[in-house]
Amino acid sequence: MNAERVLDGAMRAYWHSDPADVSVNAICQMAGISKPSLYREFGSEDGLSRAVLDRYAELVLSEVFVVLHGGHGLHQTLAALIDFASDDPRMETGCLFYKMRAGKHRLGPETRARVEEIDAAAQAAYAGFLQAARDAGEWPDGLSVEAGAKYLGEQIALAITQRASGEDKARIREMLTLALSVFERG
Amino acid sequence: MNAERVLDGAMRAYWHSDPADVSVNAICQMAGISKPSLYREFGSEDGLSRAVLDRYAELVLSEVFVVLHGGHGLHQTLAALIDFASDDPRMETGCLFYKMRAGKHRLGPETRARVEEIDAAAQAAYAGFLQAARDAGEWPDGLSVEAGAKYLGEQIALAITQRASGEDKARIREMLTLALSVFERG
DNA sequence: TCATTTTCGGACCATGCGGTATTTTATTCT
DNA sequence: AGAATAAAATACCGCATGGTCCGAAAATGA
Repeated sequence: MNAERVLDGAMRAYWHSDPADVSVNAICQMAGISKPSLYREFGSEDGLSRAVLDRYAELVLSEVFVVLHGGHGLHQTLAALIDFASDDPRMETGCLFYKMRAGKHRLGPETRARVEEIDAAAQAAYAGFLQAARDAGEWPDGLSVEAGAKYLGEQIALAITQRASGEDKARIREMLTLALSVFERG
Repeated sequence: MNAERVLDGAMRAYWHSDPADVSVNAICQMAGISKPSLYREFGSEDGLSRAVLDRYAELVLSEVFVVLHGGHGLHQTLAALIDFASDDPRMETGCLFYKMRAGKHRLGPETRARVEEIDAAAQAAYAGFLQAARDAGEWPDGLSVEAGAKYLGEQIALAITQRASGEDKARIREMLTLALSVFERG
């Protein structure tokens, strides 16, 4: 029955609209399979969405982690994040992870747990990046690494979420650049 | 049948959880009235949520407009906005307007139109406030008033939305203060 | 080729939704 | 008190949801 194909279709659907607005019926219809087939493969809607999130993480989110762990300087890494959030065509309809996080309470337990796991990992990655910048003397004291990491993560989430709502790319870049300028002005 | 009581109950329910997660059945049950009674009063779910939004606007949002039109200086007004977003007890479970805006596509046409109307009014109010600050020489050039207004509005929305998700108040204040510091450092 | 095992899907279930036709209950007027 | 009127609730409709039974089809092995 080709589970991968189903997963990709579900991912696209969840991603393009919103996980809460796509029913298993719709996914089955798009994938051209029957509902029992889907349930045999994934067990439940929660299992499906969890598998989709896993795939999304290794397909898309991994790249962000690569950027954060790249070891390039503060300025260069921030610029790469800004580029990704405000210009990458894959973020044109928003980020599936952020959509799931925003509607966390509507997810099943497995998927929700995975969302929280990824959220924690992302925050840790942001914190590691900022800590390295501080160690290199590129980022002044006055704000804790944790607070900065949370701030950075939320600003990127905001920018990408705005892309999903059709906001102008240039304006998003302008706002995100402004928000992240606090890291570069001592 | 006391329409005001129903409205207040619906507002609380929508506000405390999320408009998309509260059914008309639940509202009727809470208000202790029957479904036909509710439909006679408000016509449809859309009519109900629109009425709720109207009431919320005149009850809560009006205060924000008052702050923005208060004519106090840049610093003082920003401080008031930060206080409101990060400390006002009414924002402890988030802002009903932002919740509706975030789930705009799930609303009926009337309510959605009202949301867009309020959004435009808010943006205009932010822009007016920033324009006044610029005229008074309190805010340097380099960023358009419109972009600044959008940025300001989105930062406040972000802060309040984070309160709804249980984030620590002090941390939210820290982040919002950081975000809005771009207005005060030439 | 026939029997066994494995995979698949049509039809169905219970539940909850927004919304309504109809009946019952109050109220008002004479 | 009794008829006319206004108000409210019971009980239902059609629909979509997540989830499952059970029979049909297909692949496998002898």
